Amino acid sequence: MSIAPPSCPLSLALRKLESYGRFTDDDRGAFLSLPYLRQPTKAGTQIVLKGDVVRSCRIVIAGFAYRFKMVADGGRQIIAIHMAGDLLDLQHALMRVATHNVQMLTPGELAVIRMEPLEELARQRPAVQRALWLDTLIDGSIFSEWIANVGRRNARTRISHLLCEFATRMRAMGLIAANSYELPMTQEQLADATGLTPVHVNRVLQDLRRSGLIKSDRRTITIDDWQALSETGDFDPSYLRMPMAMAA
Amino acid sequence: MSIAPPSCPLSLALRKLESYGRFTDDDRGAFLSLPYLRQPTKAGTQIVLKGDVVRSCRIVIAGFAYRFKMVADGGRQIIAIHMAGDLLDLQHALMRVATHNVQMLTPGELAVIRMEPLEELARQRPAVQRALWLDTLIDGSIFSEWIANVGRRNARTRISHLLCEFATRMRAMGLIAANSYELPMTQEQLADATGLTPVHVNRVLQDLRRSGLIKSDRRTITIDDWQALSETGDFDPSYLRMPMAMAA
DNA sequence: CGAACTTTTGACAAGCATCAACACGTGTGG
DNA sequence: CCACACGTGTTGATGCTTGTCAAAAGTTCG
Repeated sequence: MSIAPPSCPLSLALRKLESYGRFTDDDRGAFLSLPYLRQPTKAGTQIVLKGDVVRSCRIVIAGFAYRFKMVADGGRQIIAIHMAGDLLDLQHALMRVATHNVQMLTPGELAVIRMEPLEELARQRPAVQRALWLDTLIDGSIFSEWIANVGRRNARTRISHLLCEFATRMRAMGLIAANSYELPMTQEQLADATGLTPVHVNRVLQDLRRSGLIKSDRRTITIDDWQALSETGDFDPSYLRMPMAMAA
Repeated sequence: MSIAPPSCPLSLALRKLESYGRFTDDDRGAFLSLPYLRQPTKAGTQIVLKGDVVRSCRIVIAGFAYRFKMVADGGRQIIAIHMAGDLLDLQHALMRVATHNVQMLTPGELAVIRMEPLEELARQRPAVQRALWLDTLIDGSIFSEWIANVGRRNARTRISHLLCEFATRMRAMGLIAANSYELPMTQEQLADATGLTPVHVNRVLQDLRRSGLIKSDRRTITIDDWQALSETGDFDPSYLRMPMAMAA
């Protein structure tokens, strides 16, 4: 289906982009020929700080990254979590100045791509241009679901929703097969993503385990009852806009 | 500065778009020549329902619109508010199927633009293409700020933040001159935007009045102490990405 | 002028936060 | 190799912010 050798670091991102619309072999080849730098990262590495001037965009090759905002009283709100194949900060690169922070959640590796070649590619290849645009739109769609999640759902629902979203995205990217995955977040980070406190997250997780919805052994989350968890989490994946080809 | 006669319904939107990057006179002319239908609307008119197939995009000519999501227990979360000059659902039109609802907040008027001519225009005019993209990115940037707002700020801060954002956007669009405006929302709608209950919104508003930060007479909000309100609201407008030209 | 909506008020309840301490595992340096 | 520090997870007691319920007062509009 794709001319990308599976070993190419950009092929996961390409697979995602071309799922948004038909790519020609030339489109694929041009994308894979983009010059990039491989940047191995440790857990906690700062990628972008609010206020930074950003002239390049990053694609996650391996590991997990997250974006967050700080509020006045020192609180931290995680606004997005990214996994292998995700474009990290096309937004920032297009708007030049960062409005929030980007950081690695786990050890991993990034591909750093300068914007000039990427924008040139977009100009010459409408399919790529459109795919990049759609990718940022889906990012926005996930944002809007998170507003509803932290704004109008209770703790149990919020956390269940996050676990379902995570599993669904991991499956769509082909990073896991079954409903079991390494959740790369501490309970404190889960709290920062759901607008709760670590203590309350802990209690809710215990409750979800007692109810038989999930098992969790260290960082491994196993969703025992997908039906029940997605109902508890009020989870309707349509906002993720996964094409049929990837939902499988 | 612009060849658009001030009376043209699309000129406000054009002014916003061209603030994101240099437009030629041809770009402006082409944009203003887009075929569109004028659609007068009453308050509460449904524009888009979740699940709708959307093939056109709307620009607010007059009045206010909002977007919202429903959650399982019947709760409603407002995720965005739009005013004259805003593009309403470019996201939906590009992705074909709506993931949330769009509705008029007040009586007003929309311009309905079919996507084919708009996409054709974008293909032929990179400056327009880029401006449209940036517009959706700023939409996403506002989303992310709202996540932090409902996720990590207390009621007083949330409401103050919303009032500041609203005033800032209204001023940027040239819809108001001073720090006084008609807030087109009931307290119930304010509650749905901030993730609170109407009763609590009422109490916080009274408190803000007693503290001398705002005055509110019916729907008119007057910000008496901008400095204090923006501090209370933890408001830093950088996420709105207003170009210098419009911040004035 | 009356109906429907919106704002306001009061009493009370609940969900989640806060604080503090302890348990557990892991890596590190003495 | 052990001791220790550190990050993370867990537990309990308590309290605050915000929600819920219900009703009255004020406002808008046909």
